[in-house]
Amino acid sequence: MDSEDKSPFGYDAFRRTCPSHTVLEMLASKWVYLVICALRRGRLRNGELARKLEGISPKMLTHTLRVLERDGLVRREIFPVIPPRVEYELTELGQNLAGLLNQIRSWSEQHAPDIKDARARAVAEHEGDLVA
Amino acid sequence: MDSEDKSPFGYDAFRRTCPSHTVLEMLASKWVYLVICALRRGRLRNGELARKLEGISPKMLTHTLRVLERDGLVRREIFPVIPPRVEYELTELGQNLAGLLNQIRSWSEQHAPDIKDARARAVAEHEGDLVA
DNA sequence: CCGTATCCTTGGAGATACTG
DNA sequence: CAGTATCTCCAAGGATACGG
Repeated sequence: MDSEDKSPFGYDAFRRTCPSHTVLEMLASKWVYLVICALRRGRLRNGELARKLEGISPKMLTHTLRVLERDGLVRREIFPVIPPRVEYELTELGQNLAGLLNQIRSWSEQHAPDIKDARARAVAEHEGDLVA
Repeated sequence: MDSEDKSPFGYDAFRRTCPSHTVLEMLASKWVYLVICALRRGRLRNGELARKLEGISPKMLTHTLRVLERDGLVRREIFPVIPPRVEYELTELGQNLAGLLNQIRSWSEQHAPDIKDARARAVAEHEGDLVA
């Protein structure tokens, strides 16, 4: 039976045309992960985010924030002062999601050694292939 | 304080060079999500996966499975019969992760309507921009 | 049936410089 | 400070056909 995995909402992320599939697609981005995790504790300014997300380019940061704003996960507030001040915070929906994403981040940190080892083993086996 | 978000493992996914960052990068793929969710209930053959993951190309399916195998999340078993039979199943580590990923999938299905609405609103506002 | 090889297109993503 | 504008590059990812 296939229905064992069906959600009770009539949505099915395995189907290419299902709206939930596009949601999954949007979430499948490391910057989306990190931005949402970064905002979990409260609102942050653009520059604070830029410093926290090591290696993100201004372009990607803005892009990611716009996507999240468009999808109702992040709210943007502009203070009309000089110099400009813009703050970002999670919406209810975003906070709801942040808990889950943070578990994934936490899992990544917990199991990074396991995966590093697995990768090392895979490389070692591959070297075996070469010798053999 | 920045340490509020630090894990007790010494890993920090926000740092570009941290191994956990590369793990997050690997997980940030819709096919990785879906393959792991698909295998959650038990082992599946290549063809079964191909049918379940609507729209995946043979190339991406194989690629995704190889990455997951390399990282110790999926185990591959070959039966030396004709026609060939190959089965995939989650390792312990993979099963551990599958619970979390499935929550994300479930969340995507639950909140797909909310996000669809948010996107519609965003488009509407953008149209307003054009008129104004 | 399982997978690889090939070709090709798109857009993700970095670097940088500039404007309000 | 926040953000846009370009330019560029490369790899993700799709389509397809073939091989073991």
